[in-house]
Amino acid sequence: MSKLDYSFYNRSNVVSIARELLGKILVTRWDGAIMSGRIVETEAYGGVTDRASHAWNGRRTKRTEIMYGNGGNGYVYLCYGIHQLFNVVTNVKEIPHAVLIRALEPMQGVETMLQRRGKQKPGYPLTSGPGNLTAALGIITKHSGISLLGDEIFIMDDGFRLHKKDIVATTRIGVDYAGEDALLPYRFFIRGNTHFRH
DNA sequence: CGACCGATCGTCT
DNA sequence: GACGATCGGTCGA
Repeated sequence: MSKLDYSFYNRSNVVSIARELLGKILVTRWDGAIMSGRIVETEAYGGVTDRASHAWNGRRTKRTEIMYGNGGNGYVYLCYGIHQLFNVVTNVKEIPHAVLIRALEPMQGVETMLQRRGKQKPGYPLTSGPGNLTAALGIITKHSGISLLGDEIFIMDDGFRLHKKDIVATTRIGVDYAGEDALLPYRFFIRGNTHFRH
């Protein structure tokens, strides 16, 4: 059991990182609750050359500035005015790569997740979808820029390993506006897992 | 400044 | 399958 560090986040291939994040455990520790879930769906965003990325063509605003910082930080932004989406910033300073975490399989803190989501029953869709999992864990836009090497939010490797045949790569969700880049196989999920929309 | 749109989701038909 | 919620970013006047 070890916390992922810069040797993981600072690498240059964001697509490999998105694939490797499958099976890792996202942990949050705040508001008196320890919550965790295994990552079962991710998407890679390739920065300035990726039309689907907020950083495409070097776009740089107060919101996206965090992606231009060092890898190993969280990037959280408001989507559709309602949902707060959590990304892992990768690569090094000035290279705005990121991985969107799209679904978790709940582990610790299910009662609190149910409470935060206003639900009665565990399981799908409690932490399915990028907006739902942040709501369950209590991740909000104020967390954008937070270090993933601290004690509040981090990602663990517990030794869980997937066979190549258990990882599926497809096109990303909701990026039709990205032209050819919408066709890139940058979305990854665990074959047969029930904790995401399929 | 105004108009438009989006890395979504739950609900209704 | 369709639609509304709701607000920051972006672009053009």
